[in-house]
Formats: sequence, structure tokens, C-alpha cells
Amino acid sequence: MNTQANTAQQIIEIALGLMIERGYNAFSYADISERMEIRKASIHYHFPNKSDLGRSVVAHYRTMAQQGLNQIDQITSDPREKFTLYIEQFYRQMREAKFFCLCTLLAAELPTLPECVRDEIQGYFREHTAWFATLLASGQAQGVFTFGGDPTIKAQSVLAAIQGAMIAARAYQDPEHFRTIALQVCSDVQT
Amino acid sequence: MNTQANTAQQIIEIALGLMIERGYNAFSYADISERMEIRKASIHYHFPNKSDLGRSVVAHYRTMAQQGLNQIDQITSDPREKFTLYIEQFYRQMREAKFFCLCTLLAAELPTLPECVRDEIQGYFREHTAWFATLLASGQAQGVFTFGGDPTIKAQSVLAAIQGAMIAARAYQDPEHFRTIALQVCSDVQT
DNA sequence: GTCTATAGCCCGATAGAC
DNA sequence: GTCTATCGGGCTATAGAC
Repeated sequence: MNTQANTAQQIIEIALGLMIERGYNAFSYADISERMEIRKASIHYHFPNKSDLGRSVVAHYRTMAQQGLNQIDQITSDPREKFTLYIEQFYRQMREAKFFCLCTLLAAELPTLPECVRDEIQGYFREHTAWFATLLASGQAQGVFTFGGDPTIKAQSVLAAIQGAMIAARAYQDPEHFRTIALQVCSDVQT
Repeated sequence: MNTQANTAQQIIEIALGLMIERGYNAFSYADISERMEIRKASIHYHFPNKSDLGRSVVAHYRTMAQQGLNQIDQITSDPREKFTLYIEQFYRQMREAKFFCLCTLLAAELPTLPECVRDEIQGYFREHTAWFATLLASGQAQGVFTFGGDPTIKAQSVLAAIQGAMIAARAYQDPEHFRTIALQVCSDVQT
């Protein structure tokens, strides 16, 4: 009874790796087939068409990312530490597994994506903006963060800087580039 | 004698629009053929293979962007105005022509790009980082910008934030989103 | 320089046996 | 659930006439 669930889950995880590396348009059912013991046609049993698979992969990624945020919230209540943990979490994954934020990468090719995939990406952006807005507001209240203007707009610019740093790290093929920029952004909001 | 040059140039400009919309992997010779009066095979006369075309398009974009920077440098010497002009230039193009920074978008799919295209993209990142570093250092010297740390690192984080804002605007399909975030970044460095 | 025609490949997706 | 076989179509690229 869990055979199907495990296979579907394994397909999603392989596809996630491929999408992070190549984006949505440049990975194929054949690529998945090569990386696990399954034929192309069998993948269609679990995900009838590519947009189903794409949506499932992004939804899975969103859930994982949400768990990452929850984990940070449980580890510490210090806004500065939370900010640093967010950065270090990405940095570690980039070094260890050439991991990048899937939704940042997919947003770049958004006009070519099926609508159901686009919706998942927008959801990710909203969730992470909201998390940073809460983080920044609480840091401001505690007096450890200083910044002008609305915390929500500031949250958008912080998220943008982090995601832009990830793009730059990909351009230079150097995770250190991400870490340097992101930590600069983190120190910029501190008193 | 200028027939070939004009055709090649026209192909580059059509391809630029397509690459901004869809990225490198999701546009084709057939797409170009549909948008101008030329057959697929004839495009190969001007650009023997797709990586030649891709490299030429990004090189053309780099030149255009460099001219944009020169133009800003001629209009004003006030660092704050320069920063604002940089943002407004992108914003206007995004509104009028659904324009995005080609190199930001292509950096996201970098691992799938031919090496000659990658090199052009890295060149763009270096040029714009250098321009911002000069801008920030001069603003700091004039006392109109305040920020901690090295101007080059700060330049990287500013560029990252602007590029990240562009990605977010694409995710939300809303140019205003870009403008709001980018102007926040601009005001953050001011005294 | 541009064309028609086509080679050769990969893609997503389906049919039907097991 | 997984397989083999295959369809129909899009892709980059080439050959060769004009």
C-alpha cells in the first residue's frame, strides 16, 4: 500500500534536484528515468503530465521550506539569530548539495510555466515575505533592528537581496559569494 | 553591403525579446522565424548554431546596458540621482515593454547554458558591480551615503537587492513591486 | 543570402501486455 | 504498477537549389 506513495515521493525528490539544476523547461521524464530504476512511461502513472509533476515538486519544496522556518522559530527567539540561521541554512545546502531556492529560480522563467506551477511560486514568495516581516517587526520592537519605513516593504527588500545573492552565487558559481552578501544584508538591519 | 548586418541585427533584437520572455532553453529558431520575415534555415546563415546566437544576444545586451550606465553618468554627477535613474530606467522598460534584466534571468539557468554564454553573463555582473561600487564610494565621500563595510561588498548587496526585486516583480507579475523595493534599497543607503 | 526539404534527435504522452 | 513499443510533434542543424 505504501509502494505507490514511496515511488511518487522518490520521483518528486529526483525531479526536485533536476529542477533546481536546470529549471522546469530543461528537465525531462527521461532524466528522471536515468537517475532511478523506473521507465519513462511509469512516471506518467504517478504524474499524468508534466505540469502535475511540476506543481507537486514545488508544493513539496514549499512544505520543506515552511518546516525550515518552523525549525528556526523553535531553535531561538532572537531575531538576529533567526536571520543568521536562515542564511546559514541556505549556505550549507548550497555547499553540500549545490542547492538553490527552487522558487527563486523558477520565478525567472515564470512566463513559460503552467499556471498551477506559478500559483505555488507566488505562495512561496508570500510566505517568506510574511515570515521576514514578523521577524523584522519583532526585532524592531526589541530594539535590535533599526530600519526606516514599513516592516513589510523592508521584508520584501531583504528577501529580494537574499534571493539576488543566490542568483549572483549561481552566476559566479561560488557559494561564498552568497554568504558574504547575505550576511552584509543581515548586519545592515542591526543597530 | 549592409543587408546582412541589418538582418543579423534584427535577428538579435527579436531573439533578445524572446530570451527575456522565455530564457535561453525555451525559445527556438521557429519563434524568431514567426516574428520576422525569414525562414529558420536562413537564421543559421547568420548564426551557425544556437550558442553563437545566444552569446551575440547577451553581448548586445551588455553593450546596451553599458550605454545606459554611461548615459546616467552624463546626465548627473549626484550619486543619489544616479541611483534613482538606474531604478527608473528599469522600471520604465518593465512597464512599457515587459523588459527584465536578461543577465539576471539567464543566471538562474546558468548550469544549462553554453560556456560562451556564461562568460558574457559573468562579465555583466562584474561591470554593474563595479559601477555601483564607484557610485557608492563617491556618495560616501560626499557624505550623502552612509553604510558600513567595504563599498564593493555593499555594491554586491545593492545589485543583488535590485535583481532580486526584479525576480519578485516577475513572480507577482507586477512592475510596481520592483519599484517599491528598489526605491527602498536606494533610500536605505542615504544619510 | 534566402529558400525548400529533410535528417536525426529528444520530447511528452498513450496503448496495451503482463 | 511497471513494462515495451510507438505516435506525433518540436527541436537544432545540414544539404543543395536558386
